[in-house]
Amino acid sequence: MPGPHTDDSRAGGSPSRPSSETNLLRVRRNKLQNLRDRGIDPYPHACDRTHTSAEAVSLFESEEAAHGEGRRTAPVSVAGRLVRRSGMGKATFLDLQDGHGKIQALLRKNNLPDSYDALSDVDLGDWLGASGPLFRTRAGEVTVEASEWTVLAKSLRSLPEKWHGLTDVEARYRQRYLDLIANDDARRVAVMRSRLVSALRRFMDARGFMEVETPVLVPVAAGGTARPFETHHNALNRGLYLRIATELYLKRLIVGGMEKVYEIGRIFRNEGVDITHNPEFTMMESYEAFADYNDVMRMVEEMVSTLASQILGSQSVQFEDSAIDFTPPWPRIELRDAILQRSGIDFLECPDVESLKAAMQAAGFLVGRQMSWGGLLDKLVSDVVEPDLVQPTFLIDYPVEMSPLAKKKRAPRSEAHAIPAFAGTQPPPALVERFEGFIAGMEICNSFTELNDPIDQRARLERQEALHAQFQDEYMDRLDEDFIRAIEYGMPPTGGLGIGIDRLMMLFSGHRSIREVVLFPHMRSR
RNA sequence: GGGCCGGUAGCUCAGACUGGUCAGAGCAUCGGACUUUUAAUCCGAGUGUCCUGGGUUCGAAUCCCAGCCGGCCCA
Repeated sequence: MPGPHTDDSRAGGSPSRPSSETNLLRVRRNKLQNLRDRGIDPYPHACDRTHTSAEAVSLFESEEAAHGEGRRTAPVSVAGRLVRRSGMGKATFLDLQDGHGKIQALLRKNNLPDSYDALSDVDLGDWLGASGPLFRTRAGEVTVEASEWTVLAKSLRSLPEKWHGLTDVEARYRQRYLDLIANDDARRVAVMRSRLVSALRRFMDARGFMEVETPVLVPVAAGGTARPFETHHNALNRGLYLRIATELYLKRLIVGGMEKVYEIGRIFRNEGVDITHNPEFTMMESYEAFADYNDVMRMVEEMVSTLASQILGSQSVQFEDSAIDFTPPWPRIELRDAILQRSGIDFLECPDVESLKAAMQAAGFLVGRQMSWGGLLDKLVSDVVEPDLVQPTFLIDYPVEMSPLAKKKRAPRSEAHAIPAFAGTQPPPALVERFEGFIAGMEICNSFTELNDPIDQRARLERQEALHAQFQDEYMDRLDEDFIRAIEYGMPPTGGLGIGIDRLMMLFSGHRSIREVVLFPHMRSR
């Protein structure tokens, strides 16, 4: 760790002083040896813990409730990292932090005649065990009165400061373990994420979905619009990509007759890193045979509100200045209307790049030269619509141009389902049955009535390949021949969904930055 | 890619505008006192690649230039 501090034989130079860090490390190594000299193993193999901190406290409180105050329980054994020490000569209070909270231990020389002195070789950060009865101190804290204590693991480095914790953002991300030790919020978010994923699984399983795993290493990075990471398989001597979506493999399973499938999977996109984008992130995709996007909208409403109830204990969450209410149903707004209301631009009247660009420029947008029609519309949505959608909202019916995997919008029907209400009127040919869900100005999910016409699908993807050739700055969906072949065997009508787990976590935890909800976010090497 | 802000002891931060007793504080650490503390208290001690590399200057943590890392905003 210390660089090559070669002694430059400078005449009369004072010997180079070790850094403060080196001194701290040396002191702790000395204590480590002292423990060994006392016959204490500083790294024992196991620990006979009987109670977590939380269990110990509730045990004491229930006994106190049953038998009155001032009693001691039968002995318990607790374990944790030493995070506070308050020593008074012949008595010492220790706070031990475990995965469930903290428990205080009182070590008194009277009770520990042989081992008390070894406390001088114990530091903040060490893992310790303590055994003895529980009692309540004068200050009211449930405490283990130790009749025995053990070192479980000696720590050689000093912890962040107890009062301010670790606030340096860079250090918090690069050394997440310190963040977890020092900051309650880091622990809260980590636990919340685990619970969220678990609750999501339960939700999907309860609806009869089957969890599956599909390839991460793929020959074609298809199913989405993103630049992929490239890698190489040595034994096969061929290039491979890391997946940018799970969509096309999950649809293959629908072709195979698996009616309801989902995958909670890591997705990789070789694009910029910013407050809402990490190169790897987690998405749940689900596909349900015989469903359409209306069914999926109902599922998403129910899913998010159920997750909120289970994770937050509420149908609402405070996100920055907004109280967000997840209670279904969420409004469905046609994308066309959403844009029209906010910008005065009707994209149905701007069928080509030139007219849309002209309309946007007239409305004051700065548009780049090399932008496709879909790229322009995407900018319009993210600039004027998305930030405005704070309460849960579905935008529906997207242009086919930017949705090559979605089925065209069906013709409207009459109330009686008998005679077409708009006889002679074709549905807008440019629209597909697609929705995106927005909450707190963030895109949370994306869904289609899936395109299952293999001939149309091939034509759409070939169109994307052509657009990619024309607008080289933009990544388009790639044509995956093996996928086309699969749906040529027949894919039933299907409703599909992709929902961002990281975005949901940001929403539920109240964080604007994806780096706060990913345990080990991508960082530049230093 | 552009703009703004930041990087000083293990941690949290002063010091920078106005270059020179500016290498500082608190916590942690070290020595001592203390058998119910809660950011324990009391007495005493020191800690350092001031992000890196250049430059200006008699003199740079401080001013200038370039770079690295991070945060926020914009593209």
